[in-house]
Amino acid sequence: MRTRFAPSPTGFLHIGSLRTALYAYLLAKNKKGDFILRIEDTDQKREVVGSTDAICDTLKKFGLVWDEFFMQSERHKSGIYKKTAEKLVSDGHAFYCQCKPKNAKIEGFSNILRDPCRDLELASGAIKLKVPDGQIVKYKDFVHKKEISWNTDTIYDATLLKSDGFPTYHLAAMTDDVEMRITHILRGHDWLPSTPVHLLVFEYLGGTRPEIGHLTDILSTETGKKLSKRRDSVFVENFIKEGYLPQALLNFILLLGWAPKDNRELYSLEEMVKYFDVNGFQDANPRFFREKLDWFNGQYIRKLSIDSLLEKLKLDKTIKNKAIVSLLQDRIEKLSDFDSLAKFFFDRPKVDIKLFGENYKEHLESAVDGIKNDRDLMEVVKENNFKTGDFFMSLRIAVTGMKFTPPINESITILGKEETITRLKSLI
RNA sequence: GGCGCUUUCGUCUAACGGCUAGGACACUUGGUUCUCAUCCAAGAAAUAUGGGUUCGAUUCCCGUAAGCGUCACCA
Repeated sequence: MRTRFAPSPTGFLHIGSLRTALYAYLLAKNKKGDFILRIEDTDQKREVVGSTDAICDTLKKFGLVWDEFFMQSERHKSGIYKKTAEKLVSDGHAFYCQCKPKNAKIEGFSNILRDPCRDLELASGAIKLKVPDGQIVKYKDFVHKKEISWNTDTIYDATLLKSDGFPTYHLAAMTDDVEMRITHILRGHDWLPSTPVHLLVFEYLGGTRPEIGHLTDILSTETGKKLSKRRDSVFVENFIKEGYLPQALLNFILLLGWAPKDNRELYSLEEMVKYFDVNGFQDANPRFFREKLDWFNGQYIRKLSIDSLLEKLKLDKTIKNKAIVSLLQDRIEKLSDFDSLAKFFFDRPKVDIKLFGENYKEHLESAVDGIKNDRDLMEVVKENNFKTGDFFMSLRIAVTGMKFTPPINESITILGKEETITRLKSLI
């Protein structure tokens, strides 16, 4: 089993691409096979400098390590794609074309499938596929587990080699997949419409054709459309910046488009490898439901040891920090939630007097007295006939400036007697 | 518009053609609790639609509708 993840270096890694990479990785590793990373940088115009490194770094953060690495631009230098295209011409399966390239985005749909140059027998230019007439091309999709077919009368003469000598995806990817002995091509659903072109290319290339599977698209919960860079938050690095743990993100994404029979939900990467199975692939497009991701993240945060949570929060392992973190571990869903909740431990809050209820000064005075004498504050409550909830709320607001906080007695212990009393006195 | 894919609770999904269609998130309620959260318990919530095959259809077949994708010398 050999699979590949083949991104083009046009920016940061997309959440959907991460999922494709994960599935390809799991597919291979479940069978102790190889996972290949291939950078498809054949369009110089679209390339973004640095994105190859960025993609590699991100994959590593998720533990998706590859066994082999290729850059198509490097392979291009050997002339392999040009040679392959020329071979297809001489075999009668492709032809030279000198038409001006068109831009579909501007010109809209085109119903012209056959290229005017296909019978001209030109000797130079771009190279296009000579699609045969009236033929059925088909394959069995290993994700959908069904046969999908097209009549070649609906397929256009796709470009294989551009006039700058670089191959298009249709040529480069198929050539590489054959040459790298890829056994399973796993890619996005957006490739499904161009699959008949690839089927023909594989046929003309000779050799064994890999199995092909098309993953569902991840849809935006809001729009119901494919997740897009413009509308949605899609870059993996942004999720990490927001405070999501890679393990949680990976686990969430695993279950968007794949599910085990027993509906198990929590998986480490090792367990994913162990239990992954092609039968679990879904047919319908899932929606990116952020609340479920938040839940996964909370689960993983709670599983962390105090030390590793401190590390992820970039905090020193002092006794105080450890105490704070253990108080907050159950109360945060994302790492980024920590700062606002823990702020009062480090800085004196600006207290809005309007937050207080009645009798708050009495509460605070008694509290100061109690704390000074190291007394159990519950006793103070009883002695003064305070309402327990009201008393602690006054105390909470005075110490933290907020109504929702970690348990106040523990917080005071961490904060220290002196600091607590200072804060209380300033409000009396 | 052509071509293709898809359709089970709001969301992710489970169910050899056969129990009352199950679980998780979210939601509601209750318990624990000094607030919030965690944790625990309970509840509401779905087979797009019309035919057909069958003793029996969420499951198989056909139609319809809706959704998504794609139609470049981009990947």
